[in-house]
Amino acid sequence: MSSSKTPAGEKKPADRPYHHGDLRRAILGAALDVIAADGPSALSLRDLARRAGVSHAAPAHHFKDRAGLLTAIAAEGFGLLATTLREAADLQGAGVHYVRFAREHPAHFQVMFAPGLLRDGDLELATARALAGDALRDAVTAVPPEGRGTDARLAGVAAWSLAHGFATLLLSHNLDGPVGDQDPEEVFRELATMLFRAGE
Amino acid sequence: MSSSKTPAGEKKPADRPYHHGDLRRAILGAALDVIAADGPSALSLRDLARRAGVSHAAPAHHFKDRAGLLTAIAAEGFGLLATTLREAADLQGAGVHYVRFAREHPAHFQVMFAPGLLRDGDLELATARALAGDALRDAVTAVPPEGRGTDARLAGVAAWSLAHGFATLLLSHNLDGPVGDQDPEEVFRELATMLFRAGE
DNA sequence: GGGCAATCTTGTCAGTGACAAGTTATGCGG
DNA sequence: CCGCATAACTTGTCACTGACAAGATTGCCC
Repeated sequence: MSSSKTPAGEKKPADRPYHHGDLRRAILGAALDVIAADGPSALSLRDLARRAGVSHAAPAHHFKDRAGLLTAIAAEGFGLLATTLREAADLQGAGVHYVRFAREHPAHFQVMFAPGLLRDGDLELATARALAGDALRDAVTAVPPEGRGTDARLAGVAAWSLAHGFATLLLSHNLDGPVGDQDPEEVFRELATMLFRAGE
Repeated sequence: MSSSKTPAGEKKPADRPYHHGDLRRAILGAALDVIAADGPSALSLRDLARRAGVSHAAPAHHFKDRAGLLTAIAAEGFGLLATTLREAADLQGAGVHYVRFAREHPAHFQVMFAPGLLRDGDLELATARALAGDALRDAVTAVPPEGRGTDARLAGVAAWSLAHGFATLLLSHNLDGPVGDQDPEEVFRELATMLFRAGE
């Protein structure tokens, strides 16, 4: 209200150094908070700008538009997922890591599999996605095909579907009943053991 | 602007009978089209109103707000899913029906599992959801526990995760590569056979 | 220290969701 | 057949949002 621009005890404009320093990271962080709390649809570029203490048009300079921001988040997510999957010892471990990733990075996970919000043609996204795909493929083919003679392609789809479905239902609170207060990753491990080693 | 209300050669207001007849159904149908094409985020109440040829505030009378519309769609979806699951012969059949449902009603399916867009407290939604849950539970417990001694709860989560993951990845075009031009339902059937009958 | 590009700001416009208040049709009791 | 309560729809408005354009500020490199 007061039009005085004295830099004394003002709130906003005084100590803001015009160049934020790492606005891109700040926006990303705020966006992840919002998405984890209320989903991607609750995300507003102007709100993120307010949280970062910058003007309403600042985010556009780093992400172009809404889809650009979400695409960047998705790409980051696929990169993180690829790293996580590489750390797994075997196929079952990869599944557990997949579920853990979804729980530890719910915002990333949601955005990664939300087509229509992403800029499909984005190069960075495609690269990261391919990286994660390779990691998953390697985890599948690394398992010796002793127990089961079926092709790796089908087994890969099965493993991915199982882990992805479990993670998705978990995040959407559809497993609150069946899983209860147990550790979801442990439940998934049992479940994978049951299915993939049924005959053994 | 022109105050003449002559019903002669006008465009909009002439043949519109003020009461649409079944506006609720018309809005729902248009919404399903839009969602199937561009996802729930591309949905605009005003656009739906335009498509139905009514004023921009008309939809609110039937659905209160955006969340109300999406909640109605989700409830309808769970009802349809319950019906579909009841028609399956066995657990594997239920899985196949689950995947088929996702393919035949992609808009419903997307909205049903999009938390944050739905009005969680809604009674109609909760009822329909419970109905579908019962149908799925019945499908799981109906299978004779001969082949596998593990509890039905775990098997239920496994079956649901597998079907849901497969359907989700399918709709998000993440299986375009592995599945190729094969019939997705047939692929899922093979996949389920492989996992659930591995030891047999 | 001078210019240049990246970064951020201000200003603006059309589109949207939500709400309030008015208008028109429908159906029901008398 | 009439009146009236109510459902169905309209018009008008407000705050908010995303996108864009043009200008201001700053760090940086030669």
